[in-house]
Amino acid sequence: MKSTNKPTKSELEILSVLWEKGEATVREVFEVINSQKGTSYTTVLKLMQIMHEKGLVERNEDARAHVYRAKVKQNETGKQMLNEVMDKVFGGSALKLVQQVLENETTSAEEMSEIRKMIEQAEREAKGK
Amino acid sequence: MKSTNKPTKSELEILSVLWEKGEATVREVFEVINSQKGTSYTTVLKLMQIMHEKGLVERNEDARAHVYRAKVKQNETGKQMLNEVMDKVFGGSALKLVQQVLENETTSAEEMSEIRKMIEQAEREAKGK
DNA sequence: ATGCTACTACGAAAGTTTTCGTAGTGTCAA
DNA sequence: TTGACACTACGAAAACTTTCGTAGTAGCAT
Repeated sequence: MKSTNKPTKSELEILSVLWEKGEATVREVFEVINSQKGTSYTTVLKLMQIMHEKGLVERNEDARAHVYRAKVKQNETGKQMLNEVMDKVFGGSALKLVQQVLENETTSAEEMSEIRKMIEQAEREAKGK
Repeated sequence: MKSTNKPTKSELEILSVLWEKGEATVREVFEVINSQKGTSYTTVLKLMQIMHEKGLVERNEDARAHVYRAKVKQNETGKQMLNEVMDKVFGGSALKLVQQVLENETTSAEEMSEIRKMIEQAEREAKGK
């Protein structure tokens, strides 16, 4: 029954680093976060300890500097967050949501073509069933 | 200078109702929120007052029961939130984000086909330039 | 051994968001 | 005109999140 623990904003920043690196010590995470927004080492440490308690991350304590890994999956978290945005902002419509992504200037033509291929693939699979 | 004020979670729930209804009194918003998660009338009222101060909503005070409207745009808010999810969860990749949406069981075949059409359209437009 | 450095643990303040009670007031029916 | 009711305003507590200082300790160079 342990429902998925939703990460806070700061926790998400940390998870983001862990997803990217696979695993990292507090120091390594701190370097990234600090360069992004400036914070103190113990703040990051404390957050990671809290996340450990909550089960968002796991850690290996063999070495003096513990090595952390995300315990929650990137796509699970993403799915949840997207569902929330879809519900609250786009009235439950995946279409509207994707539309908004595509209207974003940051989405390149190349990416769009990749996305189209993916959709065609998905449609073929759906038909196959 | 006044950058877009980011709504909190509760504020977003209220905006969601306002976007859907176009305009509504506190009572009307309360009915929706209360049925979704149970809360007291004055909590919703207070939140809407705060949102008014922040400029997230506007209101018409002619009638005794003020009539509220969202002042922030649905798609502006959505864009911001999606950018955040894209950065923090999908490493900045629109492709991965859309992929996740499509893998969601709640996305129907019909919606997918709509999405594909939209992408083709977008690609044609991009080529035209 | 001594001191220096990098680390964990943790308490508690500060900051933010949410909740709700109480007070005051206009409207309307009896 | 009185009382019941629906509404706004607002203060302040409660809950949650973020920040950081201080204390303690292991490892290592001198």
